[in-house]
Amino acid sequence: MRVRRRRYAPGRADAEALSGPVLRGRRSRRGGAARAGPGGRRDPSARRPRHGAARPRQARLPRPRRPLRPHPAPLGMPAQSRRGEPSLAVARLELLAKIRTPLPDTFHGLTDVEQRYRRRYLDLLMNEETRADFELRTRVVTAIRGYLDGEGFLEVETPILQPRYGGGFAEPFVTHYNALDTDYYLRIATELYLKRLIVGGLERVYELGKDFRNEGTSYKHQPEFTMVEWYEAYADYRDTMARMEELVAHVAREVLGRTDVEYRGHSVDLGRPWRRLPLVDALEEHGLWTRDADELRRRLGDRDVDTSRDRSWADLVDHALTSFVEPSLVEPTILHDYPVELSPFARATDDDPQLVERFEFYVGGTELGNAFSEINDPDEQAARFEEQSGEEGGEPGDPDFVEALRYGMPPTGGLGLGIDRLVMVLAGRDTIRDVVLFPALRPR
RNA sequence: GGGCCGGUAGCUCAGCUGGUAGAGCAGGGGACUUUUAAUCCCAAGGCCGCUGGUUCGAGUCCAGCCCGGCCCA
Repeated sequence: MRVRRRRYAPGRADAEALSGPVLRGRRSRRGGAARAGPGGRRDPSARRPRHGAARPRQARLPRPRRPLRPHPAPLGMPAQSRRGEPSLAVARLELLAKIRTPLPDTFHGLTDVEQRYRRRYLDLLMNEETRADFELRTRVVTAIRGYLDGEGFLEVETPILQPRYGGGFAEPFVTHYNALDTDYYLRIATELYLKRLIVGGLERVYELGKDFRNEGTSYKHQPEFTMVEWYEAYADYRDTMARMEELVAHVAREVLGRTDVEYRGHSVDLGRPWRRLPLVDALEEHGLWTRDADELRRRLGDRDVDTSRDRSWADLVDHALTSFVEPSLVEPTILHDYPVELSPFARATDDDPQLVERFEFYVGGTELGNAFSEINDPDEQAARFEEQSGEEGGEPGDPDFVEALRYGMPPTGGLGLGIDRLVMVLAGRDTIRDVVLFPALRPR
């Protein structure tokens, strides 16, 4: 747990003139009061007057045009305290908002995790690290857009409310469209709509937004989370690997100025190239590669894994992956060439119809995303839906999407990247709740 | 779903083997004019997560439930 200390060092003059919670709570923000005063000790530049403070002229501090912002609006002359601190001789003070509940302890801050999540506004107000994390998050999103826009991708918006959900293995949230008296689903992925756009000739598209999956939370799961998916015509999964590496390195440099980060106790370098590891080899390293479901179940059982809920060989492989392979993928790693049974949309490899051109990428034991050379053969796609729609939580299939493919989709490389998890890595936070402003909690 | 830990003032926390709730900070009033969380005085502030039980008496013991964290599944 992070215990934060914030020390307030209000300059005398303005502390007296503006004493009270409004100023204290806000003084280290970008507001003029913080600049005119000595500000927080963490900002050495704040000890110097920013500009023109020596010249006696009427200074206007955060004077709002409308008296709505929660700042006091002091009006006065630049001044110096006896000790030489730049300050403000306040002539007039206007109260713009009431504080009816005292702010948290300025020394200990707000440390109770539940309170930090439920009342994020107080967390942001009291804990500079929190504010820094969310500023970083925003810069990550901006950098991702910057990279993709610069590469000629078109940002689009596709339906969140869908009559038929698809694009992955997940349980959807169900809602109801009253006008149509029909159940709708909150999307679990943007995949199928974005590929329709590839059919439509938008040859580089991406969407950055929320997906919804009806599952529990964990340090890396939230029921609503932010994902960027992009699709690129005339690319395959090798091209997509390279682009992913480029994007992640670009974002890291853009927001941190470097590619080496500390994450979950590991030092990792997000610079390219990432390690590439065939999935079969990864499983073999752990003695867990076999096509025989019973045999795999036995081997997992030997390692004290409860496989009672795994119904198929694919489930067992997935279980083996998450239990043994994933945690070992500390260095940035691209795990590639997946069994066809796990992959409803990925094109088969040229030399093995049982394996598909798909990769997932990992940092510090956490999966950041998933990508493949997309199936563009409508018959193959239909067959894949047919094979995989039976299972619970399986891909339900989408005839309209198959129909779209019948008009011809160029060979396409597609990728989905979990923004929340990337931010976790870049911010060095161990839990997704620390990078989501209002994480899902049970109602109080 | 299971195990462990926690929920007491706005915040951070005390409260031992049951005896009727405390501190620091914040906030209010006053004094002081002393920068580096920390001057002094005064007053105020509590469904001790909820419900039930044991007991003369429960913040404390017991049961169930709610909320959160960590670990496991």
